[in-house]
Amino acid sequence: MGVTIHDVAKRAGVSPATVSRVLNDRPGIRAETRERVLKAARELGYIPDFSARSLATKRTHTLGFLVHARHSLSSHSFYGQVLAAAEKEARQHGYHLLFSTVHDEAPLMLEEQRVEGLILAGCDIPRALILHLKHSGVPFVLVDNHLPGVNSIVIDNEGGAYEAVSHLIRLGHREIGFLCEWMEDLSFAERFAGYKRALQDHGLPYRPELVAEGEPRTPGSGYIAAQRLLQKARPSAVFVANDLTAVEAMRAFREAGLDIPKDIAVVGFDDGDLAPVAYPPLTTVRVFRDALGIQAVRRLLYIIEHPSTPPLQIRVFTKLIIRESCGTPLHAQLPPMPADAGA
Amino acid sequence: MGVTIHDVAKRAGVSPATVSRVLNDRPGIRAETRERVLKAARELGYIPDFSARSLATKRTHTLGFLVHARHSLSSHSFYGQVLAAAEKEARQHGYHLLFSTVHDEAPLMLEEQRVEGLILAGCDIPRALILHLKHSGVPFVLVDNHLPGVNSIVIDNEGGAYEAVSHLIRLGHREIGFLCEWMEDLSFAERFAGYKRALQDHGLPYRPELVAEGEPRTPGSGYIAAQRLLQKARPSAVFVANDLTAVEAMRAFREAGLDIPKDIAVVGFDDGDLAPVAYPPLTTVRVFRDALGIQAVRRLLYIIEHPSTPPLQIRVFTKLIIRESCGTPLHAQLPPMPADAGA
DNA sequence: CTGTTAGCGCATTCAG
DNA sequence: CTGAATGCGCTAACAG
Repeated sequence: MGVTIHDVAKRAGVSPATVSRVLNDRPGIRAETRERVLKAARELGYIPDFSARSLATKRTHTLGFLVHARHSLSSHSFYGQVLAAAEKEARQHGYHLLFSTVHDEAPLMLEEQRVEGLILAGCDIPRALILHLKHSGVPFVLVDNHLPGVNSIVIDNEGGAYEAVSHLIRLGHREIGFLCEWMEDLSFAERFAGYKRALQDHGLPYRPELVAEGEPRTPGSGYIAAQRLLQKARPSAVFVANDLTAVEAMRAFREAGLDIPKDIAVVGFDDGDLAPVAYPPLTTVRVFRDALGIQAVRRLLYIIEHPSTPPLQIRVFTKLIIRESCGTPLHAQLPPMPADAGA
Repeated sequence: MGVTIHDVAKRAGVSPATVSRVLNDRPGIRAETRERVLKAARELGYIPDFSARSLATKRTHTLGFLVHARHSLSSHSFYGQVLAAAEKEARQHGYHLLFSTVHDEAPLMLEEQRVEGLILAGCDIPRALILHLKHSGVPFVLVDNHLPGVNSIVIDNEGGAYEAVSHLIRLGHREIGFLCEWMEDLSFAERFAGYKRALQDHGLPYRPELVAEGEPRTPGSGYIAAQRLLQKARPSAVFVANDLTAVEAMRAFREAGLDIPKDIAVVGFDDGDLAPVAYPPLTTVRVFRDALGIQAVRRLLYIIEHPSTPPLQIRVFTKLIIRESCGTPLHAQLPPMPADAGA
């Protein structure tokens, strides 16, 4: 506590500037001098003061990580894992992460010059904020969200849904429902698109009565969606836009006297911790949370170093995880599945 | 970007020192001057530079939030919600949160003087680290963990377990099992203690064959624990030390042909997002995550302001949430329950 | 290759 | 009540 660059300089018999050079690996230092400085620093237990360094360099080596307060880090949202992975990656690059939920206006951490860039996780980051950031030229990247001309790391929602529904079709299902909390969510809309494309590619008609939504941001939304679906139709399988909704829907199905997967097969999306312990264990589409966090940090760091790099969208592919909720082939033997390209 | 206190001073026709005083609410400024400065600052969109301020004041207005990398922010751990609540509370006090998983040695963020204090969440923070921090005199507080002479915010594990088991007894159960992942975990040990005390207070014998552990930190640990229990005994109810383990155990019970709650009642602990969507919905002990985060921040800020305050342990009580997994009275009508004291 | 000088932006003496 | 001077700890530009 309190040993400065001056103390080190005095002990090593050099000037503070030399110490600074050595500690920052600047070129042009005699090897012998370098050793002497390093030794002195080590002996004194010198650790550079963060604020002083930031003030002098205008760099804080800190990144902001923002999520919307609503789903925040609730267990069913996987941003906690994205955060943890991001922090690990950031640390390996000498960066720290300042966490915050997003609220009203522009993040204070930015204006105070606390952070060099921002990671914004989730679909529900206010559009206005994103545009403001884009306009102001701050380095930032979206995770699980996207906008034209903005750097983002996205989940292959459409492809994952396509694969899930294709699997159902391959199992022999012809009447496949789609359930989600609400269509306005970007991710859910994309998963819905994947659902429709899979139907079409396999020559199956799209039938609106097989689609149902729950209530936006309401607990038990999946339960409601399932009930609504059952009033309109009786599909032999459903693809549900996320795990929690799927589990809630399964409950409604059970209460309606349907057995899962015998009477109705269900596939979810996310492969959160919920999926393996659901009853029955949920077939679902795995989202690689770590990859999202890691890529977000790498991309952001790159943008910071190369401010004029053109915006990029990085897509993280998904992987279908087959458990028990989707059952086995309905009628005949399956053709062999092509090898998986996940991970 | 770049409007400094000097700019404000010039525009307001005063000196930088005066601006600083106004902006920091220092006494001894004429009202008229104050207004003029405030106006100038507003017009210029002045925002104080964080690094410069920190360097001058030796205060970063930043708190570190550490969790162990292992369970990190996985959905089944509720620290994500503690973090979110802590961040909100911190923000209201003008503080920011630096997030990190805990690893090898002393947190760099501390030595670099990035943070004024630390929140350490979870039972698995290395003992050595805690002792090191205590020795070095840094302000810090433990969450969901404790040590003599160290500030901490704890869950009433023992009391929560006591209430859960008492409920089971009240329902008519006499053979009540206890299941957990592994006994070495502090929280689980405390919950186990509550289990035993409840048995004792109700005149029931403690029988080791009714207790089983799974495998430490192994997925499906609850499943294993339940199987082990079933080999030794056939209780009519079990109290399980956390929700995830409970849900896994329920699966094992079902596979053994037991109906829940008819053949075996189960109660969990945590009331995470898993509990309400489990099958059947899980009766469990609610942990108030927000309270943990809020109290941690408040306590830490207090310690920072009053460094010599004696260490405190703050206990957050729990609340039994009754759902379906524990069924209804076994034999007779229940006596009326006393009003709840939760929240 | 290394020392000296001069800030980074702000808060805080000490004068007046 | 307010201004001028000083320094927080470090890096960078310029000499030497």
